Amino acid sequence: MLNDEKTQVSNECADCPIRHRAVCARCESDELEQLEEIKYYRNFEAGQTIIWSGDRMDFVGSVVSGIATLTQTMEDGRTQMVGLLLPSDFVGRPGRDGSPYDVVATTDLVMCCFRKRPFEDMMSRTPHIAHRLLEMTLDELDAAREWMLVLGRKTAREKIASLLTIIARRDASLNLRPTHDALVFDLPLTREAMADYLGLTLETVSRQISALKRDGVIELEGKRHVTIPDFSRLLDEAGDDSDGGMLA
Amino acid sequence: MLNDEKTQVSNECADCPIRHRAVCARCESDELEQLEEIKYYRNFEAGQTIIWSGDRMDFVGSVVSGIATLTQTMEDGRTQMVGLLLPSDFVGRPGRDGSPYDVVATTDLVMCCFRKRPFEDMMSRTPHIAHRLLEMTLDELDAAREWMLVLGRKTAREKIASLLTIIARRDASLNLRPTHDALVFDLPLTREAMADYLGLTLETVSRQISALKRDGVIELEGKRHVTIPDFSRLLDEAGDDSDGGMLA
DNA sequence: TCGCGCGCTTGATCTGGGTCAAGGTTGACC
DNA sequence: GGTCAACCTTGACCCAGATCAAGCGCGCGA
Repeated sequence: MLNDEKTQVSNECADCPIRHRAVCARCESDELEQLEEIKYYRNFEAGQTIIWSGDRMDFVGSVVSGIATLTQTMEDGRTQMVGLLLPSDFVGRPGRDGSPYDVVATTDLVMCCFRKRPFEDMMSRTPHIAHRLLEMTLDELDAAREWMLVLGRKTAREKIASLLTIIARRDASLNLRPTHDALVFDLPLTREAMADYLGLTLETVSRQISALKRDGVIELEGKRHVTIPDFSRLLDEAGDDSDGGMLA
Repeated sequence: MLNDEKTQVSNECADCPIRHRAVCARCESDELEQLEEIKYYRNFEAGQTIIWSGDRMDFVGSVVSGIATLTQTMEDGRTQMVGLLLPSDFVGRPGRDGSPYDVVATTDLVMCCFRKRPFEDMMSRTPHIAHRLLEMTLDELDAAREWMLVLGRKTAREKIASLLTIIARRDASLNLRPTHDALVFDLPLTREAMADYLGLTLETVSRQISALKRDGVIELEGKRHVTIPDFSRLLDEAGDDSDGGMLA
């Protein structure tokens, strides 16, 4: 090929970890060059809205670093977060123009974007990209439905434990950290954002976190730095019946 | 083609209303013949479980008549319905083997099925089928996320009104009934099933339905037959800011 | 170094919806 | 037409979590 170095980089997907790698790994080098051509980066500051509900989206992409949330708001101001985007998560709705909810960067954030039309064209020409997108959408659907159980039937304490479980899992899989040690991570969300995700108030979130700390389920250093001494204990608290592959 | 009559039937899709028609309408006649070959029907009785959570699914398909629900259950018995399948809705997860939740027929039900492996083969060969599946999965994802707002942030009264809104809309679009009249339909769910969908108890569902009746938002004949004299009133009660295209 | 604001914690009180309990309705089957 | 079992309604009471309110602590800019 003309450009071995570039192809190499794309195959490794150093910039777009995980999600795109699964696509790229099966791409021919000319397809990779096409992807490179329509690819660009965008930076957002903490608190900035990436897409407003109803806005036209002219790109798809994935989070490289930082955290974003998908949020729905009622006229009277009640808000519900319907998705949490961590590094490597896909953003966008191939084949659709508008976004049905706000996408907000809750930390400084870098996105790797592809222009939408050319990406859709490529998708219709390359079945394994279309297939990968269906896979990812099914994953999101599963996650959304699991969250419906959390919102509809779990107590405040179980909700907090469920959220910590998700964040811990994502963090561990991203960092490929051995799972037999205590898990350590920083909460990427404020108490208010957690409340919006869990269908609670920020006061209840704060109280339940204090309770989990008092009961030794979690340890807290400052307001954000969390240690989970016993992950299976946390899973019990979350009311989950499976460990999602975290434990041996 | 060899079999004009059969092709004609498939193009009309008399048996598999709506969802498959959108696929079939763009299929070549040889593709339609292939679909016919892997197609079969299954009947279920009210209360029968179609697929148990974790079970292997060897088909995809759609509901022809009757109602099914997607349900998740915790070990202690708390259950949350995460999806409602009305006639024309798709069932199945192309590319995946197991179901993450129970699929239960809540009325007598007929399904139109396609054997899964050959369907997946066809899918990878015919881009417009793959595309249609992505569309449908995105629709389901939108519905799931909208429901997260209902579960997380709406009051019991708003939840009931939201459910009635959805059922009324679906019923009206299926029956192509003029929408300027009062809407009339039968509730396809017991009070308990509604409670499981809404994250409530059946007593609360019953009380809120009585309240909506007392306040003239709905009229009830027997326990199931509902009349909506003023749909926009119901939308207000649901806290929705859009009418989803029901009103002019 | 001070103060100021944002994010967080904690307390006191209130309330929507859950829980427990007692019937009422309807329809299928003998 | 009587019985029985779902399914539904309604009442009384309770409690988890919301609401209202006060204050803490840390980081940042002046």
